[in-house]
Amino acid sequence: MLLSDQAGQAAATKIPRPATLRESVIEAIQELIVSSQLKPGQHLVESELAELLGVSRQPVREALQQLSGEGWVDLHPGQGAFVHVPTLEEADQLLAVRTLLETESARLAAEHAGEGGVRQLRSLCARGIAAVQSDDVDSAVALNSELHALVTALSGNAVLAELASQVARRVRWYHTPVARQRGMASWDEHTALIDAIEAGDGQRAARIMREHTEHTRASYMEQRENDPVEPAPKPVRRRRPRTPQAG
Amino acid sequence: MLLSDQAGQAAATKIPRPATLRESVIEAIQELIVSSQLKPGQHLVESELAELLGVSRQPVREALQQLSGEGWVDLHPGQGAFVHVPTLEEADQLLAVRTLLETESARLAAEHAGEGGVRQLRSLCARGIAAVQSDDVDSAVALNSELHALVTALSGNAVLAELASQVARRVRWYHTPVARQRGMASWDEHTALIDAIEAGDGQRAARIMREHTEHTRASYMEQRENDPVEPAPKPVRRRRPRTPQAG
DNA sequence: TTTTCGTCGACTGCCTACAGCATACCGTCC
DNA sequence: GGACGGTATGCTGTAGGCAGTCGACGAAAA
Repeated sequence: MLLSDQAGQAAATKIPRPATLRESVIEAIQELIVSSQLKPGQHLVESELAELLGVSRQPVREALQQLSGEGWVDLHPGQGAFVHVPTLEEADQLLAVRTLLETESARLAAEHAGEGGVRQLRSLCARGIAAVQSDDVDSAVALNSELHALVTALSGNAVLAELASQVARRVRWYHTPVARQRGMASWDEHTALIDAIEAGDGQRAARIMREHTEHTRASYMEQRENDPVEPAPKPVRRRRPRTPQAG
Repeated sequence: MLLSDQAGQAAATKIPRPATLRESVIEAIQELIVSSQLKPGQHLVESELAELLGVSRQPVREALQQLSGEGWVDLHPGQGAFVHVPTLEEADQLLAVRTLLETESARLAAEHAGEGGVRQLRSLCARGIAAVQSDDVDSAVALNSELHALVTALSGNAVLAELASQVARRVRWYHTPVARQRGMASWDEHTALIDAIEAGDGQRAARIMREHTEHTRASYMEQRENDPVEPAPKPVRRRRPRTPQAG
């Protein structure tokens, strides 16, 4: 047997490459943002991030640019990078787009997902329900993302899946702090969705997904109304207080 | 009158900043790709591009990474950047996504576009028809893009518009070489679309836009079947022929 | 002849250094 | 007292340079 055949079969054993620094930095900054260690509107100084992460400015620059492309930070030429400030309006629009993309994904998934796909969905769903029942919120949130990602993947449209994935990441940022509410209801809807997909009923799958994401959206908007955030009214460049020249 | 007020009113007069080199390089490379001076699958060597454009490697690197995020080039870590090879299947999926996004945009535009919006649409449409009648294909293609962009903008959903714009750019790349066919029929459909938007009939606008983009898609697929492209079967790293050490 | 290993060349990834610019501070003039 | 211009400071944007790594080629072994 040729090694390449083996590799083809067990392709899952990809070596976790030490990845480029740039990618590591991207993930690190995303983590800093979602965990609110970097606050919306905050000026991101390249040299500070570089020192904080123990790398040079170059990987940081490249990471910031990629993050800008994905909507995490805003790049003002000559001024620098600022953590994006998620408007209520923008969040609403983003959730609307997510609804659109995922609804279509569900419709297509119902038409294209085979037995294997459905089995994977069931598995994820079971684990999600277990996580909720044991109050493991973090796992539940992660599994929720995985399940939605799998649905888009099963749509058979890679471009659609990629776009949906991008949108989902941003949604997750806005959504995470207030997502811990819906709990079990969400997973009941997931189960119904999988039933529809298994039955090959695209219309029903689409309808369920639409209602599902709209529920999420409504829950988010409701949460936000009680807890508005405006931490940086002036996204102005920060200036370090005059160093008092100790000496 | 305060100067800031003036600036607020005539915000269009933003100084065309000499933009960062990175942005200039991005546009230059995009231009090189759509004009087929850089062929699909071709290995993009940073130093060569840098010399060609008269800049250093850094802006080129950053540009390539941004272009990778938008699907123009593929980045293989440790190997470099390659011009993306548009599969027939992928083009189909991309066009499907475009249909989805623009259909929704049309629906929303019908609900949100005011008189001013409709007037702008009419103006663009008139200019487009004029361009077709005078066989000015380049203008017609450009105006077509502008009109679609305006529809998405009038949807009132900025996120949706941004996404649609990204997708449209890629579509334009795949599509441009074969786009010069549809001509007048396309602009008749545009007119009907604007009528629906003006009437505030979201359902009708969506239906027209769906059929419109599906026509485009069909026309594209038809063209492609007659003219398949596979310029780089092995997207392998290019190797410069051994320099014969003259001397 | 086919396979395997060693070597070479070239390119990427990263770091460091420099120039330009935007902003904030502060003394001066009206 | 308020506005204006000069000056200082920190940051970004860009360039150049070095080490690591990947692929290709060629020689040696089976």
